[in-house]
Amino acid sequence: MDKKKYYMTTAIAYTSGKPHIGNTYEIVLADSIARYKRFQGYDVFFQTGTDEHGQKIELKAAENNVTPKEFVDDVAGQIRRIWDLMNTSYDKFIRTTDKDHEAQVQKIFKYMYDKGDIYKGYYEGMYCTPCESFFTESQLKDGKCPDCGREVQPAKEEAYFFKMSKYADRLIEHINSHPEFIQPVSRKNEMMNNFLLPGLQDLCVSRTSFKWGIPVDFDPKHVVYVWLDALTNYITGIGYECGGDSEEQFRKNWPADLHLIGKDIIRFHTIYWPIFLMSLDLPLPKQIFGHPWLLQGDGKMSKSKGNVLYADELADFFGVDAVRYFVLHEMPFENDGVITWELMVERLNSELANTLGNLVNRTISMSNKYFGGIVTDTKAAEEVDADLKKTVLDTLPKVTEKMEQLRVADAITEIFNLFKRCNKYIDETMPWALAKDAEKKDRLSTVLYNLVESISYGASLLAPFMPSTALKILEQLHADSRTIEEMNTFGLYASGTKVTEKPEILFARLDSKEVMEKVEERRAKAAEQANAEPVIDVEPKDSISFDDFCRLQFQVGEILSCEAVPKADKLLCSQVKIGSQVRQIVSGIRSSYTPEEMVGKKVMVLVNLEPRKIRGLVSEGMLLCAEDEKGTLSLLAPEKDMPAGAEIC
RNA sequence: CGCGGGGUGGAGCAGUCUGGAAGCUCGUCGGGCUCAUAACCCGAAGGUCGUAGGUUCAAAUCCUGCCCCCGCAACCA
Repeated sequence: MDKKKYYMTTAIAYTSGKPHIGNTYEIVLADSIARYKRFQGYDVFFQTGTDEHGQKIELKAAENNVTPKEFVDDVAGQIRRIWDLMNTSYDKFIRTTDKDHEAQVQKIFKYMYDKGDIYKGYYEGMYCTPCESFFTESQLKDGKCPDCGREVQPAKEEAYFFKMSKYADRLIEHINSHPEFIQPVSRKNEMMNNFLLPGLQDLCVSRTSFKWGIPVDFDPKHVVYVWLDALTNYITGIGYECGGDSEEQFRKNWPADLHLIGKDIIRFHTIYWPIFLMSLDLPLPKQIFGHPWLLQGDGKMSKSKGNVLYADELADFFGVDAVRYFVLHEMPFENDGVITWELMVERLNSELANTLGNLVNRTISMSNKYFGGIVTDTKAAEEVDADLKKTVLDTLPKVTEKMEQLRVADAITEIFNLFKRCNKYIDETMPWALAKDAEKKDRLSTVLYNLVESISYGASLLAPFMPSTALKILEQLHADSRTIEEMNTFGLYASGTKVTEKPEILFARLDSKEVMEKVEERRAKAAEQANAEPVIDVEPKDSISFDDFCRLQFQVGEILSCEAVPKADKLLCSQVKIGSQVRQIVSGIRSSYTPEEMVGKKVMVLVNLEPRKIRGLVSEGMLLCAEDEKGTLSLLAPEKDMPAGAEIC
């Protein structure tokens, strides 16, 4: 009998930096699904990888003085290391810089071009030559370049476009007739209402503004748009051959059964990707699941805040399986989840240490104490056993049902309900009381057997989510891992088996305060390193003549009043006394100054700057500030008290 | 009116699509137990489900207005 195939993918990770716990969540989630599907008997192919092209990477590499290829090699290595650390069982790790991928993308581009789905056109807009950037009319500021303020010229740039509209109706039809296509369903309406129903615009699928990408082979000054490049990994990774004979692996696995992605890129996967596939005459993936995000407690993770959590750091403190448990169990299905050190400790203590670890420990201890470790089914059943057995045997269908809906967190809850039921069973049967009565020895033996049996069953089910913990438990019990077919029966633990003599602590309880202290220590060290060299290098500009310098007029200005600009969260509008006149100046310094503390300050002002409208307010000059690497601003003020208007030269 | 997400006992969430007894985990308090990792088991307190209206026999759930929080975008001469 042939096993049913199951092809699933994660999004490929963008190689702009080390992945944080939020990125890691996706691969762990995917891994648990892959493992569960294998457990169910599917022939799973699980692909992940890295997305390595694009302007951002080109820039990052330049910043670090390495070639883009060197840069992505390093980051891709880091990503793969973390994926491996988290014990994820992917079958293929594709990189978009893989030669065979690049070759296929070029063929695909050509194929679409020859078919007429991609055409050469012009990207029209207003062009600012010094900035080398295009802008639409609406982006312009007073008809000038929003970046540098200089004149712009209407210009056209050659570009390739994909005829999205050609396939839009087919896609709408597909989405409507396949309600399972976009998950969770709430995302479906979002896509329909915002993008599909208003009409799809043709998508620009090439770029000439940077080089780090896959060149269009018949027109090499263009590189292929990163999304066309990235999305196709799902077919090139399994041996798709554009316009030729694809490999056996592709013929077997395509269409994909599941693309697991973050909710932020649903649009690319539910609109562009299906349309690209239609163009290639390939069937569409069966399901796309946009999972929510894992957020750090005090706001979204960002490197500048220094609050980024990394999987390897968390694993250092808590162990890989605890981290897996946390991200899998704490993530809600539709809304974003939260992770903090404190929550992590709480979960570890209450569920992993108390409920699970302690259960295994006390069960093994009692077996050793009362029967020298030998667990025997003496069949001395009593009424209370029935409910335990029912709970155990009901767990598999419940977990399977949750997994069908990709509700991994709920599936784990079901497994832990089994373990909780075991703890309750111990209280109900009170083995320590039975032990005092020689006549109840058989009953005692049965109770312990039931416990060991239940735990073996639960541990086997836990394996997809916490593989090494499951293994540890089974080893300590000297039990075999159950297959799914064996989970319809209670009592498969071999009667007469001896459990380990010394139970190993599975999860040690941690003290939240101690953990936080250690975390603070680490943070402080990291901060120290970051601050060890408080030198800031900036991009050198061309030198200017003394005459150039003389054209700039600086004076001391006194802030008479200041208020925040409505509907702009970075702007302050100040009335500044300069000599006998008062000027209005708008500055983007709200992150560092409140309006109140501005008043009364005497600061350095560039006064002969052309007036400009910012957020509807005229700004006649510029307050000068120093800025550190964190973006903290400091106004410049004369070192001695000076009258408003004093010239600075 | 830029786009989107959210506001449910002290904390973190489910429940909202498909109205019909407000649920889970942690924490707190009280009790039980002693096999075990100060763990386990039982019980209790605690919420006008952001707010004001509307629809309905019935609203956390549907409709409308408003307030607040969080992302993104914009703004940083």
